[in-house]
Amino acid sequence: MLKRERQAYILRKVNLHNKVLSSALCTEINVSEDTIRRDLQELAEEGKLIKVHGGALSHSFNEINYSTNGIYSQSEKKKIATKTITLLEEGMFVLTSGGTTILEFAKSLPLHLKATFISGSIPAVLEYIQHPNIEVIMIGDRISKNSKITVGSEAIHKINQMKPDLCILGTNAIDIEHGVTDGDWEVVQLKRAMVRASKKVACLAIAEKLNTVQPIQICDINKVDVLITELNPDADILQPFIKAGVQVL
Amino acid sequence: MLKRERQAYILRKVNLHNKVLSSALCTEINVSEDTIRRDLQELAEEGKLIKVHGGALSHSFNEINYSTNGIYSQSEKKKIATKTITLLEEGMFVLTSGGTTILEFAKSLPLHLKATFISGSIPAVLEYIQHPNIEVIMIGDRISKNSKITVGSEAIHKINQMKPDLCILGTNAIDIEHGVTDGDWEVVQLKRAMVRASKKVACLAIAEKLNTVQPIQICDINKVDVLITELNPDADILQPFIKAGVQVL
DNA sequence: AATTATTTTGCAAAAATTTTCAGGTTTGTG
DNA sequence: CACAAACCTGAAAATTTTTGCAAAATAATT
Repeated sequence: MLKRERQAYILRKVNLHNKVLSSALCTEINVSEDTIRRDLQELAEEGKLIKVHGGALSHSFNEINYSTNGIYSQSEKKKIATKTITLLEEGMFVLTSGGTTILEFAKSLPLHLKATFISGSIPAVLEYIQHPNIEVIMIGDRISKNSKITVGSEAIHKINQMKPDLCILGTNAIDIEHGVTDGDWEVVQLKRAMVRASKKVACLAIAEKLNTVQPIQICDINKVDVLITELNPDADILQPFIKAGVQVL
Repeated sequence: MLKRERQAYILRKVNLHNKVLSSALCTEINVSEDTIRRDLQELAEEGKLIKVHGGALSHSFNEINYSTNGIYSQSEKKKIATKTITLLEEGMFVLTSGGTTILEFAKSLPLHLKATFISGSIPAVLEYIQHPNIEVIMIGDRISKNSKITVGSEAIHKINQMKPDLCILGTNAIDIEHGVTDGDWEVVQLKRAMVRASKKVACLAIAEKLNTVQPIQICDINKVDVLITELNPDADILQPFIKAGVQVL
């Protein structure tokens, strides 16, 4: 990894989380703590961040706490993201939807992962292309303005031609009886195609989406291979899903 | 392998992945590291990439992290944007490239305009979808990390199936003799298809891009219907273009 | 086709940069 | 205060770059 690249990565991390720990960075990037320290020091000299004992802070830290940049229940989504990463393998083809949970996932992808990510979500793709080792494929078609995702028959057709190893769905409603459901007809069409095309399907959902139903069905619960929530897998609310044959993380 | 094609290969790789390692390139191309280094140095001198210890980075990668957020000669680009808007008509199908000039244009679209915009540029599309009356179509394919635009045969194929009323090109180099040229092989392929498919072609270029040439040609000057710069159309430098049959705004 | 000129490439030793390591010192915390 | 974690300093180790030069390849000329 190039020095410049590493520093850019650190800077991005600082701006994202408002702080970084030297110890965390050095295991993550796989260099000695000395190197990290020197990087932080150099970045501090350039005024890009503030060096503190044990790590560094972003400049905007003192200002308003805009870290909670509007994302609803961000910490839960971070937890989901971390679990989701365990599903990834080297060289995988991964198809993802959009949404804030997916976005959180996109931001926490491990640095050294080499894989191909396919998505119709503009915000998700914008995150993916920041990653040094991930190849990104955007699915084209008409864009749904409120979800910032490509929808339409062309997009669906394109998805049908693929056979991704894993499909990761941001989920708005999931229920044993009604399966995965959503409220936007066009997005549902797309997600249906995604589920159909993929070898394996993972649904990301914060707990409050469990056992809720939306008007239009994406797929039955038996199409879902993995369900990932912020809860511990032995939580009561998750047991019915496990009984239904879903792997719960 | 000739020097020229080797450098073209390197440049292509930088534009696509945002970085290259000298060590990786030399095993890949099967030349000594010295040769690669010399290539990178030459390309850096020509301003095509940024040489760093151990390899090279794309320009956009560096900008993102060195955060010189101010758009270069923004006021000129605003002026160009304003003129470009006069070309737009109700209900038009407009195909656009990416780039900062296009982005400025995207921001200044009149509120009432109803039209369909097609693009492979992620930043441009992000602007277009802010607009209440514009339908946006994203062209899908692999994403070039440097230019944040979709490139590849799928994208070209998609463009070939369309017949847009107007093609608006952000232009890096335009010259009477050599026409419109650019340095990024992948992007050139895409722009060629855009020009070929469209009924009318408009090139946006700030004055300093006039009478400059880049290595790869997109199209001859006679394919350009309209040239838009920040200058007054009766400026001396523009007269040759008018004589060549280009409408100058 | 052969010769000459020019460019390009590969090599090796030395220089520079970057990373790691080893030690002693400082800092934060209970 | 004690103790662990983080820091600093300087030097070694590893990697990349520079430099000059000769061999090889390419282009131009006879």
